[in-house]
Amino acid sequence: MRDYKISDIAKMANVSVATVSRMLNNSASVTEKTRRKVLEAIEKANYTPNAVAKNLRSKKTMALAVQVPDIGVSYFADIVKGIENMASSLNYKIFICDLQNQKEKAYEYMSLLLNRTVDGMILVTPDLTDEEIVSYVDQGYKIGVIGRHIDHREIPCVYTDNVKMGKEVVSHLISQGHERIAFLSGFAHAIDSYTRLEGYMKGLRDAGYPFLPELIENGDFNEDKGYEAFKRLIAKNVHFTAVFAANDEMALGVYKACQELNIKIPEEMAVVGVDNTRITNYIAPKMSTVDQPKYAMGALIAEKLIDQINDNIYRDQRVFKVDSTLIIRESSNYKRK
Amino acid sequence: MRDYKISDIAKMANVSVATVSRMLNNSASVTEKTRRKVLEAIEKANYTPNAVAKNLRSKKTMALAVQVPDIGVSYFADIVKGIENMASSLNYKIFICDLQNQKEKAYEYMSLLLNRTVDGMILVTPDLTDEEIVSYVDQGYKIGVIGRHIDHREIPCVYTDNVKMGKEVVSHLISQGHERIAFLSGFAHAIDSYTRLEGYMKGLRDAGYPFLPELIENGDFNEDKGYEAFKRLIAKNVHFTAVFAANDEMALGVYKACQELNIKIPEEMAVVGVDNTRITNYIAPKMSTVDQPKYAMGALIAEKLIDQINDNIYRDQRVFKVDSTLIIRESSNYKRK
DNA sequence: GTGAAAGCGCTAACAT
DNA sequence: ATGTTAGCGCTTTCAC
Repeated sequence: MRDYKISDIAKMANVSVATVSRMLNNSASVTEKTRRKVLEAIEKANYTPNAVAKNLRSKKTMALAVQVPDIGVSYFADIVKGIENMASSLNYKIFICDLQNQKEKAYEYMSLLLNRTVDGMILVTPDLTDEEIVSYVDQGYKIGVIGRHIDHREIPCVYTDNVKMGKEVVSHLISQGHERIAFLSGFAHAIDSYTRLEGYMKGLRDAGYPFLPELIENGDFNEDKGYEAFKRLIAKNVHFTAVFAANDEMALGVYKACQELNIKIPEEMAVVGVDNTRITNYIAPKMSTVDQPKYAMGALIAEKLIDQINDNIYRDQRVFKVDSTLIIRESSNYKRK
Repeated sequence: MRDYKISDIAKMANVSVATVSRMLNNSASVTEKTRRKVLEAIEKANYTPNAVAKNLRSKKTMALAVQVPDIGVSYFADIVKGIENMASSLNYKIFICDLQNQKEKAYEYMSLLLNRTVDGMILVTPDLTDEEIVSYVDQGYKIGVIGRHIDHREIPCVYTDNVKMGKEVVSHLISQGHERIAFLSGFAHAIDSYTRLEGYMKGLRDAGYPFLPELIENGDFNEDKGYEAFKRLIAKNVHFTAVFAANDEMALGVYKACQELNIKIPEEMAVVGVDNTRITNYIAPKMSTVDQPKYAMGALIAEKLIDQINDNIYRDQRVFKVDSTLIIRESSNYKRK
C-alpha cells in the first residue's frame, strides 16, 4: 500500500509541509489559492493524515477509555451511549473496556491511560479503590467516575442519591403492607450497594421497623449470585415477604429462584430491583425498579472529564448528585393483607 | 506531571536507550545485571513507555475497531465479547464503535482505520456495501466481516447459513400446522435479511406451499419497525397465523403489537425471531428464536483478521459458514387445528 | 501568508 | 551485549 504523508502532499502542491498542516487544522489562515492547490493534491493522493504521528506531536489522542463491568447489561450500555455521544460531539473517541466481570482486567486496562493511548479514563466500575484512583490523579492522569463520589478537586463524579433511593423503595414496600423486607447487596466493597443498604436501613427506621441483619445477603450484582443469595435467605427459614435487590440483575436471580420454588411474585413475594434495565419491562411479571438518568449521567461525566483534561484548573461544579425515580410495576404492586 | 521518557531511564541506569528498549520488548538478550539496573530505574521513575511513540515508530497500534449497530442489543454485545477476548489474548486492544443505529456513523468510524488509529476493522454491520469494503481492502486496509460473505481473498468472513436457518424455521412452523407465514425482513439491503428470506421461500416451496408477496414486510432490525411492519400486515387484512421475523428485536415489536391488538401468542399467532437475544428467554411467552454461536463467531473473526494483518499472504481458510440452532420455546409451541 | 527546521518518544539498523 | 543515530509523520516556533 502506498502511504502518502504530509510531505508528499506538500511536494505535489508546491507548498511547505507547514502550510499543509495549517490548512488541515485551520490553525492559521491560508490564501484561497493555496488552499485549493493543497485540497487538490489531497484529493488526488487520497490522503488521510496519520493520527498516530499527530497524537505524538500534539501529546493528545482525543480519546477516552470507559471501564464497565459488563457491556451486555443495558444499564452500562446506556451510560456508554451517553458518554459516546457527548464525547463524539466534542471530537473525542471512546475505548470501551469491558471487564466481563473480571476484576483483574480493571488494572490491565489502566495501562491505556498510563501509556498515553487515551487522554482520560471514565470508571463506571467499583473495582479500583478511592485511594488508587486518587493516586493516579495526583500523578496527573485524568479520571472521572460515575456511580460513586470521590472527594478530590480534580475528579469529576456523577452519582445517584442511593440513600434517598433506598429509603424510597423501602417506604413503597412498607406502604404495600410489607414489614419484613430482605436486602440483597452487591459486592461488599461497592459503594453503590453500601449506600443503598444505608437507605434501606433509614427507611426501616423512619417507619419504626427493626433492622434485622438476617435479612441481608450478599451478591455481586450478577444474576447467579442474586439467585444463590435468595436461596440462602429461604434456607435460613426467616420470614420475609419482599426483596429489595441492589440491582436488576440480582432481582432477575430472585425471579428465577421464585419460579423454581413456586413462590408467586408479587402475591407471595414482592421484588424491587435497581437500574431499569431493559429486560425488567419485558419480563413477567414486569419488575419494579429504580430508574437512573443513565444517558444523561454518561453525557455529563464525559463533558466534565473533557473539561478537566483541557483546563486543569477546574472551573466550576465537579460533583453531581442526580435523582433517581422509583418505577412501580407489577412485581411490587400488590397490597398485603 | 513529570513525564519520563526512555532516555531518562537510560541515563538513570547508565545504559543506552537501545538497551532499555531491548529490555522492555525482550527483543534481544540483556545481561541480568543490566536488566536489574534498568528495572530499578523504571521502578524508581514509575515509568510507562509511551504507546503513541511506539505505535508511530513501529507502524502498528495493536488495536482493532469493531463496528456494531447497537451495543445495547445482547446479540452484538456477545459477539464483541468473543472478539475482545480473542484479541486480548493476542495482545490487541479493541475500539467498540457503536453506531446507535445511525448509518452515517459507519463512515465516520472508518476514519479510525484510515488514519491509522487501528490496524484493522471488524464490521458486524450491514451499512457499508461489499464494493466499498473491497475498495478499502484493495487499498491495503485490513477488514473482517461477520454476518456476511464477501468474495475476496483478503477479507475474512464469519457468517451463518441463513438459507438453512430460514428453511428450518419455516418447516418448524409448517409442522405446527401453519400454512400462511409472514416474514418481516430487516433493511432491504442487508444480506442477512435477504438470505433468511431466501431460506423462507425455499422452506415454503419444499413443503409445496405458495410464496405470497403480500406476507412480506420490511423493517430495519429494530423493535419499532417490527411493530409497525406487523401492524401494516394486519391492516392489509391478509390471513396469516405465524410470523418469522429476521431478528429478535423485530419479533419483540410483534409481541408489542399483538398485545395491543389482543392477539394471543402462540394460540392465535406464532412468532419466531433470530439471534437468541437474552430477553427472548425472559419475556412471556418465551420466544422461539435461532441461536448463533455469537461468542465463537466473534473470537473467530478476530483471530482471522489478526492473522491477515500479520501475514498479508493468507495461509488457509478465510471464510467460515457456521451453523445455527433453532430454539423452540413457547411462542411457536402450539399445534394449530 | 509561507517556509525551514526542530523535536515529540520510540525502534531498529548499523557499529563496536 | 551494548551504544549511536536516523527517522516514523506530524505540529509549531521562528524567521522572512
